[in-house]
Amino acid sequence: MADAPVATKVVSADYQPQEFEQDWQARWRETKLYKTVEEESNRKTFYCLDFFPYPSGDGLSVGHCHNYIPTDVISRQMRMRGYNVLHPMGWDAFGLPAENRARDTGISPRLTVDQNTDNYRRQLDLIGCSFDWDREIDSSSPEYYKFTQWLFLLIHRRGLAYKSKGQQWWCPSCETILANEQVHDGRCWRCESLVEKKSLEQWYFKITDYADRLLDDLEKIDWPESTKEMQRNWIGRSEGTEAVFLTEAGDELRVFTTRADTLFGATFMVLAPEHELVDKLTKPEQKEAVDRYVAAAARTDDTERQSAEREKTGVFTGSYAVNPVNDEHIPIWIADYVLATYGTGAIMAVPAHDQRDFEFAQKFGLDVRVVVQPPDDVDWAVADAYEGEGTLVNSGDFDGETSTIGGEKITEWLEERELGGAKVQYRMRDWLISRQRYWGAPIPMVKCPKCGWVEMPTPQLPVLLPEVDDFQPTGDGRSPLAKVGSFMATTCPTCKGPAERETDTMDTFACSSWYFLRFADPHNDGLPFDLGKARYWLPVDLYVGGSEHATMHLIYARFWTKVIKDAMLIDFNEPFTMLRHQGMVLAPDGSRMSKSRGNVITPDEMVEKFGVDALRVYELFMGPFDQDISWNTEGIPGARRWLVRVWNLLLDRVEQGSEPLPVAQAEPELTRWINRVVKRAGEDIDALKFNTMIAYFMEFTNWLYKVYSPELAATETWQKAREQFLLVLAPVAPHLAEEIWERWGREYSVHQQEWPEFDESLIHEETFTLVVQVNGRVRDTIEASVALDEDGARELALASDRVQQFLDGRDVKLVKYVPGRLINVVVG
RNA sequence: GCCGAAGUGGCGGAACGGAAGACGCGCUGGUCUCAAAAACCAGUGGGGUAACACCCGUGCGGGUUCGAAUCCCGCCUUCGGCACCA
Repeated sequence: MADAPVATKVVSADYQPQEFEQDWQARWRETKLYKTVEEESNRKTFYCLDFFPYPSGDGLSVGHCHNYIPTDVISRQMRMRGYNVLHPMGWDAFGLPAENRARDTGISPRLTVDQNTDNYRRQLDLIGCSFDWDREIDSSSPEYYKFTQWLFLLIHRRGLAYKSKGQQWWCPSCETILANEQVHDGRCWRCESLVEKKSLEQWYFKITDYADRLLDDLEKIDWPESTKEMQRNWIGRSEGTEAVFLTEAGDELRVFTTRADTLFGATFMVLAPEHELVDKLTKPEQKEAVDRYVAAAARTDDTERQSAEREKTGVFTGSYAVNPVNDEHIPIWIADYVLATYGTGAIMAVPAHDQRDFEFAQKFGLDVRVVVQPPDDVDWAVADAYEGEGTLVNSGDFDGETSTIGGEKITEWLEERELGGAKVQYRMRDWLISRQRYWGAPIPMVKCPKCGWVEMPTPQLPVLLPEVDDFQPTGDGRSPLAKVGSFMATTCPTCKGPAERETDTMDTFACSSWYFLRFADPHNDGLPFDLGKARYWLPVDLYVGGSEHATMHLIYARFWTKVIKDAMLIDFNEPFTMLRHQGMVLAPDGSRMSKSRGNVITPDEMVEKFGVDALRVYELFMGPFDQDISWNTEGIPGARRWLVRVWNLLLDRVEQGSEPLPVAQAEPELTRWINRVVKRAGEDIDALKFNTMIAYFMEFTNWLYKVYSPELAATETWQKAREQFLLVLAPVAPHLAEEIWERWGREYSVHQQEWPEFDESLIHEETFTLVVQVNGRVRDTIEASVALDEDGARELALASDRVQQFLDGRDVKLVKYVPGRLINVVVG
């Protein structure tokens, strides 16, 4: 530019957020600005919930804020839009870290947890979250776990809780049993220790009874497809056939297969080493080898045992079974590639059509018989199993059928002879909920020598967690509660004789399986929640948290909801109508933030340097809400800079823009701008596209800085526009908005104002930039009326010198006109 | 191996099938200043030009279309989940 640039003049820039942010927070607290209004039937409700946090001693990082700030923005905006909003917070306060600390230091987890929750609450307030603290809940308080126990009994009474002995995952570091969902790659989900197997009597919830509903109802909820898919895979519904083989001794051996069409190809059977018939089927001459193998399998680390890469191992029992379809006598083997916990713990092995069976047959020299002929176009030599479909051969009367039809017919054949039939199998196992730990909700059951397991009557709840000084587990696989005589000794509720309490506590995922219901009625003494209040607020409209809970909390909570629905305490099947996952915030180098790495960035330090609103804006602006992203502290000054610009603009500290427009021109453009901004803000918040919303706000700000003039500032259009702009900014930068609102002399509080409306008719412009393409390449742009029709556009385009240059005298073959956008002239 | 998500400037990222790179960071130049910072103004994908023009560009290879970052097919890479589940 030849002329000296005209700088936008700013009178003074004294945006000092640290001077007023804390004061506003105090005032919001004092005036109970975010108090949830009790039920008002005439208002639409909106329940916006964050995942129930475990109050860790490390406090919140800027990563956690990436969850809480967006939900806060939505809650604030929904309040302004007139919704009755429930936006509560509480603590998933039972759990291992506090207890491990107690074990190591002797400090009661109660103290640790209270300190941690105080810190969490302080930090959540610090970043300007608008929680109604009057509804705060703490899952480790007797007032809460009383009802976790109440609901345990409800589940028990409905026949969905049972105690059973079996091989279970044991975390040696946490000294407790874990559920399947809580073991990842053979390691404890919390402490990453390698887990071991331990045989203990454990409490289970029959979540498998709900497998089909958990699967089918996924269709009804607005959740990320990836999460739904993970749950589908986790549930692992598999439709197949059960077939009964009889051993030569007459014992039934049931197997499950998804390939009934290959039944004639079964050349041996395999039992899991833990199968109950192993001993019975083992012939004396095989006993030594079998015993050795079974013992070795029990010792083998399960991660290794379940690795598909590992070479197959196994041993022959000496017994034979009879294939029901062809009366063939086939050997029964034992091998650890068959899992005791899936299906029946036994399989028919079809080496020609199952790679695992094939490998096993190769190693032990067992027969391989082809019963499915691949289609002609498949090039298959018998060096591998053929697992595809085809035409049945060597299958008696079923020869010539396709795999699909043949499989169905074989299943029918079995059914008619009562030798099996269609069967559905699930990968999901029942939920193991007992934990051999102190810091959890005691399982409200009593073991009576006469009556067996007896429920505690609900009037006697809660079963209080006793205070102890010794947090060391017993060492024999029981919780520290087993050492507390006063807790253990009780009377049987049924026969009044002496009895013992259950010493296990519940998995903390039990606590978090119903907390969203408690928020509807957090102080109810007599019931977990009032039915009417639950109906008023639930289900949760928007639920936000990390995707790491896809197959843990998010499946357990759905299960409890369905059980509670079946007990007719609520009238909905799904707790969370809409679920979204915020992206994970990584350290600047792309690694996870963790205290051990020493790379945790806290909101405290960011707020001190840049102010709360700058932190909020940056968190929203840094990238798409649901995408993982590395933290970059360099970016915050940009957010702060923008807030300074907004501050100066809205407080009339700008004198003159760099290219001021005459009022006559600026006013209508300003009207269009502000209406577009309001519209965009609403749309982007609804779509959780906070980053583009902020970007648009910035564009608007930049435009204003350019065209600003004292004359424009004197117009009513400006007065109205700046007010609307402040209102849409309020959820994003609540402190700045409140401060400016007050400096404008308006009545407290900006957060109780209505969300502005936009007028679609004021958004449209009279002209647009017509993009002129020749053969799909942009060659010119022409300002044109929005009313321009195709003929007019064609005329305009052909009149362009630039276009003529590229036409180069060639014939126009085709003209494509997109009204209001572009015209493409195609020449040959 | 299976399932899911994603590959766009130096960086974070925008883009109803219609001007690729909005917005921000960083960088460069300028205004102001004794100076610096801050603030403000301008520029900033690559090649090319004095400046235009023009050419090339959204992981790779094809295809559909007047027109593809966007849709289809086949690959590659990264991340997340599951994995001997019969």
